[in-house]
Amino acid sequence: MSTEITERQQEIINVSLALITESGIQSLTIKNLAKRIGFAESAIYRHYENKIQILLAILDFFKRNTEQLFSNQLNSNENALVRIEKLFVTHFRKFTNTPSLVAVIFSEEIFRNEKELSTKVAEIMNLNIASLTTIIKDGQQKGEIRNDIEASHLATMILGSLRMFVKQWSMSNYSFSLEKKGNELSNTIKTLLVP
Amino acid sequence: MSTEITERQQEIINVSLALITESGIQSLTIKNLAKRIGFAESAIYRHYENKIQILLAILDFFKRNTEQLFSNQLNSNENALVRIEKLFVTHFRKFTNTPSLVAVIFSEEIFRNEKELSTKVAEIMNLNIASLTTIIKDGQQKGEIRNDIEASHLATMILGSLRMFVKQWSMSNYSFSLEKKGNELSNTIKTLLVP
DNA sequence: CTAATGTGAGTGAATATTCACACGCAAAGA
DNA sequence: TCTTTGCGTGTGAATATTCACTCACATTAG
Repeated sequence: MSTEITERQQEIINVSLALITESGIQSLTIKNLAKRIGFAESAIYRHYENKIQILLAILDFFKRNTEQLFSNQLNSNENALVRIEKLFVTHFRKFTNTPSLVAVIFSEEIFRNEKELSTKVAEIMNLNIASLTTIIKDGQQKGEIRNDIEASHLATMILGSLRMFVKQWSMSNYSFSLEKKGNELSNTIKTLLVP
Repeated sequence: MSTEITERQQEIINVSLALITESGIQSLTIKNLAKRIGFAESAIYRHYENKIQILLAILDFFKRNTEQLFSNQLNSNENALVRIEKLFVTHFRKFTNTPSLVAVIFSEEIFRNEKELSTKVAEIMNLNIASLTTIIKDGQQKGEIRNDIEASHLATMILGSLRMFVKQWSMSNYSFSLEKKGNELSNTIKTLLVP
């Protein structure tokens, strides 16, 4: 009931993501959106009630994308270290192929004003941390991950490392291969986690 | 020549920080600023050429604050693990006492449009990572930090962890003691780094 | 007197949103 | 089959609001 989305709505989201990718979330205005689609500005409101609904749809897109990466590993029964490695690899691949997601991550401050938006951001992040914590705890029980450290701390560290690395990538104007150098970081983290 | 700042300019920065703390960087407008000071809007321009200069001054404030925390540890000759621990502790104390710094951290996307601003943000972050990397390398040479991991990766991880933790704090509406719970995280990281 | 500081009114550009209206298509009624 | 009705979609103009910024003038401090 929530995923029913018309073609036009999808187009609006796609163009929104393109705008965000090109010049940041600040450039996502109704005017730019309409111009890019080849629309009158007013036509947008035939498809979304207001701009907040568009932003919520964007966050939904983000949520669906990252959530899937986590739940894929959550429902696997490989070695926890491998699952965490795959978490990194799939994230880096996703960010490489869909750079708009990177802009969305770091736009959270803009969502702070609207309660509905900031709630959604918090929700996504808490969910991801919870998934990661579950994976880690599981690995600790099976002796695949060192046991002398609280799982929630590890989750904070791992997610924080991932984000910081992506931040460095975006700050360098995407001047290196996220997937390749990310692999090295992923190995480093594996080394730290091993018992 | 850059640090000469008048009383009024300092007041403008202080009020800016207060506004940012209360309702995010979005609420930092000339109108709000003037109202809070008890000013006409036009009076602002007697003290700052334009809004970008105000934002630059805010970033400068941020830079001075964090830079000092890093360089304090850079110039110490304690055990590297202790230096890193102190880095955490001093950061958490600073953020607790000056919450506006937290809002500034996560406002980077807003600075993306203006080149001068985004450059400054990148500059600050690169400097901090460089300082941290130096501390880690030093510790590795002295055998205080495990040697099987690249120092720059560790720096990314440590800074990423710190930021993610502060993010969780701010997302929880500052509902826990950053200093107290941060101590635990800091210990976790020490455990990971020890050879 | 002079320079610094403050004022109030005003500007243009940008913002999201609303409104009356128009067009074309598809179903329903005669 | 022709006509009517309604719906989905798009338009262009207008809305109110907010934004950073300017300018001629007034006040004040040294």
